[in-house]
Amino acid sequence: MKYPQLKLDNQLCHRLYMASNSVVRAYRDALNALELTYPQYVVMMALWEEDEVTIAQLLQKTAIDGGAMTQILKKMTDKQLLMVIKDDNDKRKKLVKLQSHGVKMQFQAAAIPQQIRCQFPSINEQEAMQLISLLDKLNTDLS
Amino acid sequence: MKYPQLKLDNQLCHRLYMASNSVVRAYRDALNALELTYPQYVVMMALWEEDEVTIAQLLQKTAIDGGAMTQILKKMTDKQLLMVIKDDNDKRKKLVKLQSHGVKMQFQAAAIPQQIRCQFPSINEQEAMQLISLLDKLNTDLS
DNA sequence: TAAATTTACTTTGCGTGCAAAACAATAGAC
DNA sequence: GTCTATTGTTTTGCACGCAAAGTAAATTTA
Repeated sequence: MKYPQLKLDNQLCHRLYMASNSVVRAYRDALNALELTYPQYVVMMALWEEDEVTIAQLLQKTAIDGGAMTQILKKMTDKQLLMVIKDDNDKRKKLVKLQSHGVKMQFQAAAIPQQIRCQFPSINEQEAMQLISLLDKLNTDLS
Repeated sequence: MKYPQLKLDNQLCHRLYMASNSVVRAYRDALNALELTYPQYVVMMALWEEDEVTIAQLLQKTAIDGGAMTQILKKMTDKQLLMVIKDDNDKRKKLVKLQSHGVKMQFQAAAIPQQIRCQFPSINEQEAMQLISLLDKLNTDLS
């Protein structure tokens, strides 16, 4: 190997790639019980925090792709989790609003974070915070 | 907000989701120049380290999905980067072998890691190593 | 050695990430 | 007030990630 910088073992990005995929997989069972995919769960979390927001605000908060968001909201509408309604003040905009089914789901979802947390016991609370802080730096640089 | 554990700001997973997507985006220009996608680049790195490996070994090393790998190798074969050949000792297996074009690409790729590294200046070398170490713990727990 | 199991890989169908193009509605420039 | 630029969203086409089913070849079992 002529170039050690090309070794997979030396790639931060490959760790991120694996970690991101692994963590989403770790959510699978918990989210299957709610019939949600991971991005759909992210949308739910965003709306539980702040409801009746525009799609643009939702995109900003979730960092989900715009093109994907249209499809995601369509599926979540079909499942009666939310509604997408026009904004009368600005007809370009649309507002996303939770339906009662979506609001109620919050109670079941409240148990999920702890369930996931148990799956990486090697990382203690301090390390988890360190990890978050480092990832925030990375995200800030790359945004 | 009744459940602080459901706030997006408190989710390690959402940071990972954003970071992984952002980092792959950060590679875009560099990889476009080589006409590679990110997973294809990962396959190249794996093969530059060890050539003529089975698909199973490649899957293990790269952590790419098996179903996706078939398609990825097909596209890389079309681009003359590699060949997929049958293993005569065990006809279930296939060996992946770099073509000369794929071998040569290593020289151009050698500049990429530094190019990417420049895009997150807020993280110093020590922090980058910390990040890698924490992600390794996470990946070990979740594998 | 025939049957059952396992291994290695491929295929399929769906959900999403992403770039680029399309579109409608508003805001700005003049 | 029209023309242009910008904003907010959707659409399209392609590349994965993933689960589950399918296929072929080797291995195990009896």
